[in-house]
Amino acid sequence: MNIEQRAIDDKLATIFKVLSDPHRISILRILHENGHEMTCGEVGERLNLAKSTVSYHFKALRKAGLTNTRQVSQTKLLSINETTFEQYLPHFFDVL
Amino acid sequence: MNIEQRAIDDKLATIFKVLSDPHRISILRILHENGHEMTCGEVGERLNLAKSTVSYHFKALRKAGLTNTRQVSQTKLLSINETTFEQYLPHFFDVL
DNA sequence: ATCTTTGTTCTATGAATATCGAACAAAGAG
DNA sequence: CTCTTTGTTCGATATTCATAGAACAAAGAT
Repeated sequence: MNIEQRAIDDKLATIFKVLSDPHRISILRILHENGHEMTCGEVGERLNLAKSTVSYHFKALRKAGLTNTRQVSQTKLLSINETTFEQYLPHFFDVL
Repeated sequence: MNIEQRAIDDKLATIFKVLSDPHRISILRILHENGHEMTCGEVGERLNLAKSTVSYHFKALRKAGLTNTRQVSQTKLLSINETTFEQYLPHFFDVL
């Protein structure tokens, strides 16, 4: 097996690992359904999770390039990173 | 959040969990590129893994419905389960 | 200047995961 | 019947992960 293929498999695996938690899937669905940016707090309330836990998941999603973050004063607005989904997960939201 | 949505998120997360390991991605790519069934041993040799490890990954893939298994005498032939991919992971192999 | 809100980071913990070798099982082959 | 091949299961281990609470930080609001 060659190096490039191995790199692709690693990259995909890391993206799928981020998607392997039900709460993170829920976060993405909520963001998608809402159709606009949401705060960490809003999402946390919907999922009934401690804010530290939500922050942990947000970090994972951001790090994998699945979401964008925009800082507005003391709050942080989350949104879907369409580019990543088009490139690596086409039709993801169709299935959702 | 309603029950059906939660169920979908759980189902998707379990599928993605199976895909969150580079070796399992490689296994699927090898199967797809080969275009026909392969034995546990063939795949294991390509990935340089102990047969117990390969067996472990095969079980995970099978359990998630991502592969089919066909027993022929003492060997076992693996193939992609197209139905599952169409339903939950459309265009997966395009990205690969 | 103090209080409130929003989110991050740290620490601890219990659970799950990937890996291997060894033992085991099933089925042909000699 | 014994040997070989193919794969599964078991036991052990090292690593990673999801979660919560506590402490901290930044930025408004009063």
